[in-house]
Amino acid sequence: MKRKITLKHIARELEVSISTVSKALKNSEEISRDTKEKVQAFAKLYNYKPNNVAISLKNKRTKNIGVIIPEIVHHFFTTVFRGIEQYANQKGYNVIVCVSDESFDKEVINMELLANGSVDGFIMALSAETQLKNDYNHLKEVTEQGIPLVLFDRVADEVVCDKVLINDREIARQAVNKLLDQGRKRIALVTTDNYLNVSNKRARGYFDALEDRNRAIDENLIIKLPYTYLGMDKVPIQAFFEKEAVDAAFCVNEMFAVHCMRVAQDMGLKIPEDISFIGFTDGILSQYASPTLTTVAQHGQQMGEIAAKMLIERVEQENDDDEEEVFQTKVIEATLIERDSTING
Amino acid sequence: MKRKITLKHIARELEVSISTVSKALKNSEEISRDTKEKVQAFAKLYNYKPNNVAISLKNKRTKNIGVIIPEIVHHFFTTVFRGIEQYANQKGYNVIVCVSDESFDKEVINMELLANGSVDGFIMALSAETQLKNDYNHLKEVTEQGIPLVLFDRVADEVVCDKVLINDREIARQAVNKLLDQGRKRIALVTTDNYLNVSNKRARGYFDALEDRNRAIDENLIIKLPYTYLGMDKVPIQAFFEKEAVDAAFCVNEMFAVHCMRVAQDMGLKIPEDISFIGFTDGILSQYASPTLTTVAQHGQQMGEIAAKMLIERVEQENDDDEEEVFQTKVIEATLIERDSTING
DNA sequence: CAGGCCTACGAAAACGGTTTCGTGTTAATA
DNA sequence: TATTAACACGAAACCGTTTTCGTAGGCCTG
Repeated sequence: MKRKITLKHIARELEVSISTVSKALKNSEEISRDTKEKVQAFAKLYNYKPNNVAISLKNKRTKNIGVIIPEIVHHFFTTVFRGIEQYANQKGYNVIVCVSDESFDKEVINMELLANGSVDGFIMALSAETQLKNDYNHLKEVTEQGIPLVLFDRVADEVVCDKVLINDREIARQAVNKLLDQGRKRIALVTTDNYLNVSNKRARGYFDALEDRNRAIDENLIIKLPYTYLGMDKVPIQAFFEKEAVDAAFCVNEMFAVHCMRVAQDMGLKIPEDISFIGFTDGILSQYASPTLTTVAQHGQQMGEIAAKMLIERVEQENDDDEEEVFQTKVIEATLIERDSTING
Repeated sequence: MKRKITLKHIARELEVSISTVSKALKNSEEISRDTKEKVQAFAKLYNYKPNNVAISLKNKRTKNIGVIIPEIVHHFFTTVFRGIEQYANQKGYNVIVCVSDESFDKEVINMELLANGSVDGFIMALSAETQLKNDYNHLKEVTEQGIPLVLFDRVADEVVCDKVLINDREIARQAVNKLLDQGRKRIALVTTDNYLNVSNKRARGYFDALEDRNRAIDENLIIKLPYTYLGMDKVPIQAFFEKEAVDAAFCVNEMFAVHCMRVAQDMGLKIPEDISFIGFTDGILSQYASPTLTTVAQHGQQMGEIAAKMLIERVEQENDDDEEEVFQTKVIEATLIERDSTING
């Protein structure tokens, strides 16, 4: 087992000082050609690589960024992560991921742990619990220490920092307008039980679209499902579809949409003729469902790239003096991908 | 902006030495009750937290583990990651994730970067390219330096380290046997284009099952699809089903299975009556497909937990002396989850 | 009253680097 | 020949901890 070699080893072996070795490896002008060659050859031979931790301590820069997300077994978050990781890596940064599991406490603990020097900045989407509690002190503490923070998708107005979003409300409005264009009369809103930030925005887009046409909002057309993947009971959905004579459904995620499509099909309804569906999140489910699902693509990867870019720029702009920082919110345009669950054209 | 406070600050402020502060915060017997109280109060007031990087340097332990996986937007890998992250976090470790993107070079670069002190050990699944190249020098270099490594799922016999696997071959055999039990005569094997390690094992399980019944292997019943999610051409699959009069298909992943099911349905075949399907990976696709897909659950999360446990145990057992290490390979039993794409009972 | 022993603390080394500054040697210049 | 500048290198500080060891002062004991 050949242990890692350090500057000290090289110095001792070559009978020069540590500083000389350090400079020689950096090709400093100060060092003679002879010495440089000798040192570099030796370093190469023994595969010397500087210790990242020591460099971090010296530079007060870890080249790590912390990503805290509510879930990882989740298509949208993984795509965002993909974007972050790709951009960060290309810029020489590593990514430490923590999953808050939608829990406020875990979010706080992870954040505090990483904030003690482990990362140069944070990218995160708030946990459901945090949004419910409306408690953002852990975020404030971090930003007050001068650690950059970028929030994406699940953001909070109360937190002052850079943000990356999609135009949830507007794209929802467009989606519902599309259904209205096709002559749909009774469009259901299939949403989550307790309003998450984003579901809320999507619901407002749904309302906007109805208002655009001066259509009254019918509370009976709104159904709330528990925010869990499996075990959704089909009975209430079927009852809902029958009772309300629903002819289209706008769903706040793809799982709800696919699930509802199945219920409709079991009822003997034809998709998209009798009933159309639009979902949110362009994951594999949407692509492989039958019929394939018309859905809103959130461009998660792009979102991740932008978040990483914003963060790294903040990290690298030496913000020594306490000039007032100006934070920005970047809005990414979502796109409606039309497939077979709606009438095309 | 209140910067992080250090021992030095506390020492200066309280007019004691740094060592005293350090000891006082650790409640050392050496320090008088008075001083301890004073220091601890001050530290609490200013929210002192030791700097992780300095501690890492001192301890030669980062409490970070590196995870290198081929893909992240992928159900199985995220579930494994979930298990790793959960176990590691509970043990006070953070997880740095790098995505190799199935590329040998990226795998090597990331690994070398992290090996220079950033992590205490690695958990990884080999990239496709690495398996094809059969080049594992980057892994050997790391293990030779005494950095623990655990491989999962996509492993290589050439690498000497701890491993976590599922019984791919055996479960595939069981799955195909189940189809045979149900009287299926022409069972297709739907696999990947260039044999990945795991696909290979699954294929061998398929062969095993046929051999169990002394059934000849019909090469015509094997179809290879490109390892990509989308844009799979339906025509060759349809032609294949028709020509070979396939009455069941064993697919090496769930995407292939769902895609093939759709083709079969479009051909007017009834599932599972006319044709049955079994897939691999129990993701949302399997759960939401129609009909729901009978599939092999790989228990990714459990795999991740075990991998993390193995790694952390290695990391924490001071392996000072160079006693011969004994590595173990842990095999997790996969389970066949029966749903509607096969005949039940 | 000298010697020994606690008590309570500080100095310093160590982890592995980077960087500033000082200095001995040589060669060029006045 | 004395001064000076360039060259090549080393000492030491620093990043923020932990930990070993040394010691000043007080008290007890013989």
